[in-house]
Amino acid sequence: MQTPGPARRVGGRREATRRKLFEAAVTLVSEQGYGATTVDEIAERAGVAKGTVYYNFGGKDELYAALLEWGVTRLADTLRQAVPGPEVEPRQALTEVLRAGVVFIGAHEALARLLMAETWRTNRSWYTTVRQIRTQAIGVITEQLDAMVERGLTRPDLDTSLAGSALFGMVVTVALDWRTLQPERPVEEIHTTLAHVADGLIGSPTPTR
Amino acid sequence: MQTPGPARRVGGRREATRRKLFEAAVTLVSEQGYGATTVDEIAERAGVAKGTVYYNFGGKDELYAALLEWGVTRLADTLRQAVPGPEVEPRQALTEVLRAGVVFIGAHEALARLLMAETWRTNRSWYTTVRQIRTQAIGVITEQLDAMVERGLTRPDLDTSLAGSALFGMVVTVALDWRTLQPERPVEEIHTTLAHVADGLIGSPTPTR
DNA sequence: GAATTTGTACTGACTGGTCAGTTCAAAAAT
DNA sequence: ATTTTTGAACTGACCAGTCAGTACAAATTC
Repeated sequence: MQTPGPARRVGGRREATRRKLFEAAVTLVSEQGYGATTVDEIAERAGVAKGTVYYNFGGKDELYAALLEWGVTRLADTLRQAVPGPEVEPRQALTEVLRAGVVFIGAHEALARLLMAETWRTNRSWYTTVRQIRTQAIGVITEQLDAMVERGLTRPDLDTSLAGSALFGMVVTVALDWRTLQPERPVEEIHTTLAHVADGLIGSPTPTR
Repeated sequence: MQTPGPARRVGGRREATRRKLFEAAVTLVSEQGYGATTVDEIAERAGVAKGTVYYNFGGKDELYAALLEWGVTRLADTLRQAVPGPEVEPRQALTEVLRAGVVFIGAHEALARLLMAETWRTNRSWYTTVRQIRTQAIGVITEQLDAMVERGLTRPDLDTSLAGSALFGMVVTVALDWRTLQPERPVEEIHTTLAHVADGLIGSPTPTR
């Protein structure tokens, strides 16, 4: 037990197996729910023996927790990478981030469904993890809003944190409604409508009423 | 003696039992999820024998489907009732509807959590029902947006249906984040931020031509 | 007006199937 | 040589659904 060395190669066999399991689980759980999805199903869909699940993760719960963490981290990373440099004006930057959100959900529909379903169950063991990383994702949006407030591009009394959460919820809801009800529509149309709503927010630095 | 007493036909024993079961189920399921909640638990919390569940509903699935329908219908009704008469300008009317949404969620937190978590599971038997009534709720918002477009209060090319879905998602997300993370804040603050975002949308009748 | 029937609502012990988790020897990959 | 995966059999807890029986009130009969 002196040599740990499992993480030698990036993309080793073990890593590949884990990813296969994640991908299998994410689809099945998003369709059926966690409780209704059996370990046997997941293993079969991943083309892997049941024992492998227990070798790689401790059990069903651990697999699921790891999956959630993997998923939400990917979302947060994607959003972070979508933030353009400081040369781009904040209004445009926010639009880019929202677009990245829509695109991500379009490409990882099952994962998005699952995250939405899991965010609101406050007393599952993995709840804290999901919540934390979700906060990171929202944080990316909030930062853009803060930058806007700073430059007087929107009303100065805006609760950017709450507004960030609002925009996040908006993106996810719209994107999933799109995938569910009219998947044939091009992403661009979805994003345009979203931008209209967001633009509205930005376009009113008037402390009316 | 035309039944003035407590034993009036309508609102009889059966109805009371059903409501007790709904109330028990909504809490349990919102906390643990559908799969993790057992019929025994629900019956116990409702102070009723297990058999009663099967007598009143066909089984677990049917109880749950009925619960969802009951819940979403109440939400849609509440929103509909919040629409003021035609003498109120559409901008104000929309604000009222959004406020009603926030208040409803504040008062029926468990139900809201459950609706959010369960709406995205496309191949459960109850999916279609939930979707339909959810569409009704969103429809109330969309109608206000339509009225605004009609009167030139917002950009004429707005996809009101999609924007309605966006606002709906926004309301639910913000309201639940509020209940979860800072429940001590007064409703008014939440609603104000929400109104800012929505006002932004309305306040930009951008002439795109 | 007492006895009997009918219908509705509910009860809770019981059952049969399901599934997470275990085990382990052997094979394959690194 | 070590790590990782396989495959299949096994166990035991758990739980959805069942069903014979209770309770009781209203209607019906005598």
